[in-house]
Parts: sequence; structure tokens; C-alpha cells
Amino acid sequence: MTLPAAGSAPDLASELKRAPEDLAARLIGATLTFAGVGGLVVETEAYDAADPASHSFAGPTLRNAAMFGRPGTAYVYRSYGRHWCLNIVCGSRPGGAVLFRALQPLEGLDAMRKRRGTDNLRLLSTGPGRLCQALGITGAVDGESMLAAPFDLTLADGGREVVCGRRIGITKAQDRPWRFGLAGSQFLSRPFSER
DNA sequence: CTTTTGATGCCCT
DNA sequence: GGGCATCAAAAGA
Repeated sequence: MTLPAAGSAPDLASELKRAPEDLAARLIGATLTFAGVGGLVVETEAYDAADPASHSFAGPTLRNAAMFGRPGTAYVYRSYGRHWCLNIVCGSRPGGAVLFRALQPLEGLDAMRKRRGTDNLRLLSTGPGRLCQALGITGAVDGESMLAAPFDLTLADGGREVVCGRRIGITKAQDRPWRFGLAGSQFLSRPFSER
């Protein structure tokens, strides 16, 4: 087991208390793995209960219950009937979460290729649905803590350039610049050229 | 190359 | 029954 150098990486538990948009920016450059499979977080989006585009906007329901759980809880939902999408709950306000939209594959590449049925690195975990399929994340994980195994989420220690823009695939509150990405990454689901 | 559309599950009204 | 935080294949230019 390798520990980060003393004082270099921010403490995840305290970062989780931030507002969703702050956490989303700070998760860029982090490393996320699930049962040893995953990579570098290069794209995220923030959602919050005061946000018409958020699943938590209308208050707690059966589907979104995990969004109102403890900071660090995984919220996994089925998207368009075919895909799973992974969020991490944050603690500044109830109903806040950050959607993981894309990873740069680093660990467990064989498992990712097998689950995704392609060798193309860009098609392994670029996009929230692909990301979950590549890592083997399903609704069974909904409500579990991402602070413990089989999850491993380690924040970057700084020195990266983060870009932001409008969110993708939503019809409400499209003007909120709550999508964040690692500048220059080849693994973004779309470029940040807009606006 | 870009845009459109079908597949598909489930929550909400 | 409508709408959706998606993806991949098909159709158009």
C-alpha cells in the first residue's frame, strides 16, 4: 500500500463538505477505482437540490433517496433505461451530488475492455454510461459508501488546470456552468469550446 | 463529417 | 402517458 506524501493530497472527508460545484472542480485529476478498475477523473458535473436539472429538485423520493444520504454516498441511477450513472453525494446542503462523466483509463484495462467490448481507450470510460459499464458499477451499489472498498477515491494534490462549461444532456438550467474538465484531456466526452 | 432516432426502465403526474 | 444527467447505429450533407 502506498500512502501519499504527508500533507500533499487534500483530505477527502473534508472536501466532501463543500458545495457540489466546488467538489466537482476538485475531483478533476482525482483517481477513482472500483475493485481495482478505473482511472483518472477528467470530467464531472455538479447537481444540487435548488437546481431544476437535478434529480433531487423535487425532494426525496424512492429513486433519489441516496442523494440525501451521508457525504460520500454513491447515488447510482438508470439513465434512459439502458445505462447506469454514478454520483457522489456531497455534504454542504441536502440533495447535492457530483456526477462522474469521464475517466482516463489507468487500472484494470483488460476488465474494462472486456466489459465494454472494445479496445479503443476513448470508448472505455468516456461518458457516464460507459464509465459505469467499464467499472462494473450498477444499481446494486446505490447507497453504498464511496469512502470504503471496493471504491478507492484519491484526490489530486494540485497543479492541474480545470476548465468549466455548461452541462450536457439536460433541458433545464442549461446556463449553469457546472460541468468541469481536465484541460487538454483526450478523454473528455465533449470539448469545452462552447461559449 | 454532423444530425437524427430507436432502444429501453422507471419515476412522476 | 410523458419525459429523461445516454449510447450507438443510421441517415443526411
